[in-house]
Amino acid sequence: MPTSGDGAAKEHRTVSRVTTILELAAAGPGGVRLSELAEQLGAPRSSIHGLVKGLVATGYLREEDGAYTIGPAVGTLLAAATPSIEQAARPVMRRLGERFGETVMLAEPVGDSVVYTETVESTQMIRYSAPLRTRRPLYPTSSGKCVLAFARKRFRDNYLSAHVPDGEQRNRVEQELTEIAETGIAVNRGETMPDVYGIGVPVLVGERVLAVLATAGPSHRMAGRVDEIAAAARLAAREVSELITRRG
Amino acid sequence: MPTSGDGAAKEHRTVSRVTTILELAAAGPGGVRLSELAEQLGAPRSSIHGLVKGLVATGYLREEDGAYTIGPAVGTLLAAATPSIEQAARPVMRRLGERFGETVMLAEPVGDSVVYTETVESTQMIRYSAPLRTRRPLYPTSSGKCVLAFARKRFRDNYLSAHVPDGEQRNRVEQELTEIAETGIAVNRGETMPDVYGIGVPVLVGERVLAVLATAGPSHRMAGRVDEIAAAARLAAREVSELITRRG
DNA sequence: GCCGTATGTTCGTATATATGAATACGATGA
DNA sequence: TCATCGTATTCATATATACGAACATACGGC
Repeated sequence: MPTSGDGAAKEHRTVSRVTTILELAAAGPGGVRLSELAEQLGAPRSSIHGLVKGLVATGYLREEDGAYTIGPAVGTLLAAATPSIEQAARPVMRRLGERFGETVMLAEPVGDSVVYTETVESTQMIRYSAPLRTRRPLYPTSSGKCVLAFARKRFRDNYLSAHVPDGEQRNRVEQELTEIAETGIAVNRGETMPDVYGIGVPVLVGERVLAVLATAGPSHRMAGRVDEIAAAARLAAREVSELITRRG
Repeated sequence: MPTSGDGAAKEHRTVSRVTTILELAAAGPGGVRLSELAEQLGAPRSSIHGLVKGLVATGYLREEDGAYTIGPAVGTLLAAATPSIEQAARPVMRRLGERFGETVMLAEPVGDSVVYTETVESTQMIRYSAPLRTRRPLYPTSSGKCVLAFARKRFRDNYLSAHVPDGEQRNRVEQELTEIAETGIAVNRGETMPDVYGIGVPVLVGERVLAVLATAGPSHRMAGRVDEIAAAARLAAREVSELITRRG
């Protein structure tokens, strides 16, 4: 998998013609006629004829009285454009937050960190207030644990060897991550800040963790219902995943 | 020019592939890889490779880390979609109406009539109140005169022979229409309703009259400034024409 | 009504492009 | 570090498609 940036985006005559046809159809008031398309493209009518008919068949062009205009399919391209994960997650997060009265965050992995890109804060007096758009470590945050647990072996090993002392502790952490990978639930029991619990569940698309849905709050409210919250969060994460994978 | 409705919109393999690629790129969250495109299309990677590169070159696809997403050019298709003539005309009409304190209408030719599709009414006590969306004759309305003056010879002759008595009167009308074609200004001096003046100027796109911008009001306010209003209206009509022809 | 012109459509051939094998490259796991 | 895998890319050849001419059809002016 070459991380190739572009690779000399070569031109392709037919493709260029197709796109130009669409552009001309979009620009021309009341549509464009076949002859005009041919003229603008510097190609014979008969050549454009086939392309245009093909575009009509696929709904990208509409034929109206011999004039061609942009068809309905073009709009669906943008409409079907996958909503950003933040957009998709927001309503789901809100429901989750209201149900348990705790703060819910969406964390996305970036490099050797996670970043909270969206939060729905609890309305309780005592609550976890999330630092939006700042980097947090991959351990021992609940979000980070999720990322590590589902990350590639090499990446995980690299990170752990740099951030967790070798020996007994390392083994415990690796054991924990293995369990997280199995259960799909990561918990931070006051490891970052005493008295703050976090529960992270991955938003999975295929094998990849696109983001983590994390619920956080004071231990006295969280400790007794970790399983309950985790179960609900897993359903919520699954819903987000479906929202961003289903095609429009 | 066959008025053909469609003509058996045949499919075109390459075109279908291009459109499907766009759809897949729009649907897939975070983009689609070349291999997946090839698989979904049931075609070899190498075949899709060329198409994809072509789409990247034209801006319809964006390559990001080996994954393809919808490119910026797609949005411009819809953005560049020509605004309806009503939309384009509305602000121009408003300015014109305010400047002279008279009612301004946009008339579009339909069959043997014109229809007012948009109006900006004067705020004066005495004003011309326009009948929106009803058919008006092509003569002697100022809008209709404009349409006739720029219409094809055959169409014009047909209409006149059906609506204007042969002989002296017919000659005068034809003379009037010729002048209108030269000046680009049609005036209705109380010919439809006594005391109501109308000034029509064509919104031309190429040779065609897409619509007519008509300013109407009571003769005592209009008669003395026909030329002034007509000059301003011509500029306004030209502006509308440019708005709907310029490509985005 | 007739003819001249412009447009869309069809058809057999030339050619650009799709194909599939082979190559190059990066990532992954031991 | 090495071998393995999957992916993107290149290249010579087969083929779908673009070409240009001829045909059909509608429209314009006389």
